[in-house]
Amino acid sequence: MLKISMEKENKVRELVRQKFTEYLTANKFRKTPERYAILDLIYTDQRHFDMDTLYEAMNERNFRVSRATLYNTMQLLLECHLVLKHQFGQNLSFYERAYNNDFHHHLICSHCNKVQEYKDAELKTAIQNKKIKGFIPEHYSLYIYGLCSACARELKKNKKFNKP
Amino acid sequence: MLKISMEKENKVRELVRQKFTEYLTANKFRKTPERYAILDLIYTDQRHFDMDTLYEAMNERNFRVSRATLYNTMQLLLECHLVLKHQFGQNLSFYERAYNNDFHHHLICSHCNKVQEYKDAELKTAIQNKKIKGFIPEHYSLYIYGLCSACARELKKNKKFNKP
DNA sequence: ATGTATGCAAACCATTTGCAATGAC
DNA sequence: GTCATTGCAAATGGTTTGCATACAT
Repeated sequence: MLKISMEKENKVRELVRQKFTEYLTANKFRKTPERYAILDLIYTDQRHFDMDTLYEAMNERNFRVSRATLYNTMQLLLECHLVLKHQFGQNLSFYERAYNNDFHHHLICSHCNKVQEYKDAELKTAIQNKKIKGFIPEHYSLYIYGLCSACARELKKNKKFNKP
Repeated sequence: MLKISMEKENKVRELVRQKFTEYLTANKFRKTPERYAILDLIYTDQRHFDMDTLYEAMNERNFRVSRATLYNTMQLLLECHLVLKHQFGQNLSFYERAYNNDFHHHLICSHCNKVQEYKDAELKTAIQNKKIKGFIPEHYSLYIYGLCSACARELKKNKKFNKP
């Protein structure tokens, strides 16, 4: 079972590497080891991540890259749609794999800022099937803001205490 | 006709002022002239704006406020849902009125970064009617990324030129 | 050999913070 | 009178940039 899922992971990594190569070739960008190492790490360990965690993770893997290279490469990965970028209100950007990553929406708690994934095939289809005049859609992000159960509970409790 | 819409605008301004007052009172925050001036300007001139334009606009209106106050007030307006915040990939935050502002989604061109509003009642209902287990939704943002017509045309043209 | 990509350090810039002065309560 | 709020200026921190070096082509 574990073995099968690892084989699948390897296959995905292989595939995205191919896609990346195509993109680099098509645009006459160089195929540097740094770029592939970053892509590999993202498709091995990191489902959701920010730049800092990625930077640390690269170091731990003994493949040191500069932050400049990280940002440069991320730009390329965004352009060829192998990575998605999110900003949930704070000033920190989050990224996630875009390929073979079960597509999901995001629930953001306006109280504790926690982010959860939210899968809903119905919404997904509804949004993806929209024909929009004068616009060719590539991908989308749906962020739903509200209260997570923990915060809802907490706020309710506090209300009780505050009663006169 | 113009008169009627101006009367409507005044009414909305009146209403949001009331809502803001309720919020400030409920939380024992002070009702400073700066706070109301900022709210007023937003509900007069500014449908979509970033902090810098708002800052300039306040100055032009001869109501000078510091950037610190602007950020502080915006925080309050976000909390009481009179203003919405958006981040479309760049590091600049955009804001818009949340009250009596025909609700819309956003189309973002991944090529020129232009943002257009996109109204779709069907999607709106579909998203708003979702019951989500363990989460109480307050509001949501849907961002659709892709190519605007101008960029689609331009890219097509360039492709032709590049043919061998 | 050529010129793109890298690493480093400095620069950038939106946002946040500390603190003294102001003014809402 | 008290203490939250303001303005100012400095600090913060994620991201970008300039430049010399390394290395993909």
